[in-house]
Amino acid sequence: MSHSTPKPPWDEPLSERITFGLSRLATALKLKAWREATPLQLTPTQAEILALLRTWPASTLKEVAARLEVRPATASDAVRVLVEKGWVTKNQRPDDARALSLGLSEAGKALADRVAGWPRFLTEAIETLPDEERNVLFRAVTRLIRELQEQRQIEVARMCLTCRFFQPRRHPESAEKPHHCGLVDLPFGDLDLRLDCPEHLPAETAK
Amino acid sequence: MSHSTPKPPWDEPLSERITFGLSRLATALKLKAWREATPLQLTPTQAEILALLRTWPASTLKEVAARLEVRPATASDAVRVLVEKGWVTKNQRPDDARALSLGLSEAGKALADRVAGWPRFLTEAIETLPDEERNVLFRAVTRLIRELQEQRQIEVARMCLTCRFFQPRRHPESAEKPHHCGLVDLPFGDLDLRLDCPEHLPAETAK
DNA sequence: TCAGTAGATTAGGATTCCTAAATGGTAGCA
DNA sequence: TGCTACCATTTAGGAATCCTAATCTACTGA
Repeated sequence: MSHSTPKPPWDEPLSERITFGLSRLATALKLKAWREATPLQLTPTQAEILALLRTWPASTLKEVAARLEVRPATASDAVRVLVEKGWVTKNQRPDDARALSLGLSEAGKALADRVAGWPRFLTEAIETLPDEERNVLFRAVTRLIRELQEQRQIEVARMCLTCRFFQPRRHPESAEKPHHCGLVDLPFGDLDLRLDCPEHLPAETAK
Repeated sequence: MSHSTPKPPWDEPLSERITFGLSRLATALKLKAWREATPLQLTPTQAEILALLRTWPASTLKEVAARLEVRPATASDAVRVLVEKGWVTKNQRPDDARALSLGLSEAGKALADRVAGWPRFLTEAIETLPDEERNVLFRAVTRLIRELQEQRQIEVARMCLTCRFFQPRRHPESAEKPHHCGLVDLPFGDLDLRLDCPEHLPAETAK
């Protein structure tokens, strides 16, 4: 290799350029959230709460705040408004009189259905990617989230990788579906991994 | 294929799960921006402006607002504070007395340097990915941004793919560096693509 | 039982967003 | 030149998002 091709004069590492790109996507998501929420008389935070309660009914306020990465005070305020508007119900937990059990009213459910599909524009863009690229993108995103979770940079995600029912590589003979979910007792593959499974139970904790 | 392996009982399409994952990363970025900005007496928006002016000095207010995806009024307010604090300079454009030419003061430059490396936590997580996966991630993010740009879902990015100096596949014989940058007159490859090149000139527009 | 801890709320303040309107400069055109 | 339409920026006012700190009530463990 006596004459290697010269390098372009810019030197941003690839990882930094990826971070930059992801930041741009984050900005787009934020903007979209505002633009779409306003016509429905919602704020982005309120919309997020509706979508969250759709998957996770009976959440406490603390859980909601954690998932949204805001302070309980902020979440409390947003929930108050949602209750006033009649979309969210607020009950006491049977097992802990301090804690709330939040849920959706009938009207709230309908609204949550609309709101849940929101970042549709991004989903559609992802669908234009070549299959193989999309698959790798999913794997990469999954790994990133797990990595950030281990570094305590992100709220714990209820993903297969950290679930007690998850049995990785139990079927090494299958290239397609090497893993196994002990809850539904079925084999599945990397591309079936869930990032937010309602049945998730942490691997370590007993209680 | 008489007995295919049964499917797991969940059915979220892959694209939706990727969107979900990217949304989580966006939330993490937002949170980090708050946490890191506060100790420096900055707000996330102000920090973003500093980082932007570092790469793009002499920006107008309108350009800043567009990149941040906020209204000019919002940007105007943030800039006012930065000028008051002595980090940003505000001059009139020589070619248009209506427009501003924003820049960094000496103190502002130092601060911008610190601020620019911020989403370090994400960059570090990306660096833990296997090489091949990271490469594909970059390609996918690049494609997504371009797709969103074409759909007018995102502010125009000054990326190679839309630059007049960009000559795709000019060197088809090279697997490594098939493209060519007409400005620096050097070949380069997919992994060298820039998402925010200061020399960028749009392909179509004349002047 | 009682101190310490935990979940939720409230109060107060700075910031972020928005829309709408005002100000002053530019540019095209008769 | 003068007129008009447009453009960049700023200001004003209001709602929502964030924060911290303090408070209240309920659980928990020694």
